[in-house]
Amino acid sequence: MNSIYLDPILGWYEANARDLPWRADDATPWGVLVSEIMLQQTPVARVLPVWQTWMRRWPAPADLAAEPSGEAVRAWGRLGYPRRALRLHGSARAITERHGGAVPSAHEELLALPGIGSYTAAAVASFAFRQRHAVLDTNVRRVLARLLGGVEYPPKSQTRAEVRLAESLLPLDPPTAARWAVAVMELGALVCTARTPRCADCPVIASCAWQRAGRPAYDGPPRRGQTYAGTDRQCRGRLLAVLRDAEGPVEKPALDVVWSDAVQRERALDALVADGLVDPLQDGRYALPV
DNA sequence: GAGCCGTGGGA
DNA sequence: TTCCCAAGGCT
Repeated sequence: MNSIYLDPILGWYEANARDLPWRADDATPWGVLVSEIMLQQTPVARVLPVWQTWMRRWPAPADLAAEPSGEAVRAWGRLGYPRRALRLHGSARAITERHGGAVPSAHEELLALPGIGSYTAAAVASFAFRQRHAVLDTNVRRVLARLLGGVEYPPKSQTRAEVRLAESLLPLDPPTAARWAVAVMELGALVCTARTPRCADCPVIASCAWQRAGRPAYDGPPRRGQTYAGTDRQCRGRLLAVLRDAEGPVEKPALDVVWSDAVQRERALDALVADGLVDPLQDGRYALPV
């Protein structure tokens, strides 16, 4: 399927793909998995140095599994959404215990790991194991919305129609399908971008429905909203940063000083404890989890 | 299914 | 400066 897009996009990828370490020939499935978790909602440039340090320290799942979860949270640094660090640590332990220390290749087994949803399972199965899966992330959804749908942006939540469309475009040969998946994603990341698409550099501009329609602006409901300043999220970030930057356990006052609203602060701290990101010690101090 | 969960850089 | 958003997942 997919005769008119396949060759141009594969050719474009061949010439323009970024040289990312998790795409190197010597990259392991574990390295791919770690990159996919880190890249969730996080730009490549910020992931790169953390991934390098992480892989040097924990080259295999068993290496991370042997550490306290708090070490994963600390090494996560300021990547954001630190529960991902906890889940990655959980995945390392599950892989070590249930899969003999080897990242599973089956989509269903990947899906069963914490922090791995439909996208990440498909991405790891495709990128690390060269399987044939529809890898539908925000980049791919945007490319397909424009190329075939003729609209600027895809719907807010993923639809079955999008999945079916992505599946219908997959080359039959698994390795080629895997190549196609990463190529479309890269096209979305570098050319068919959200804000200011570089259509002049697009290998399939002649076949683009959005281009043909005159690049109409998105006309649906507002896609965003969500202020950040003053939210529990910001508060949680401040509190966790104190623990991350400390050598060991910290006294309560050290946390109190980073957020003035006591009610919100306590609520956020309780939530961090409930999430397993913070460990309240017997003596009243707080620490990253063991 | 809507809301929540961090962070920082570019337009 | 403000706003948008970057390879999502979970409840």
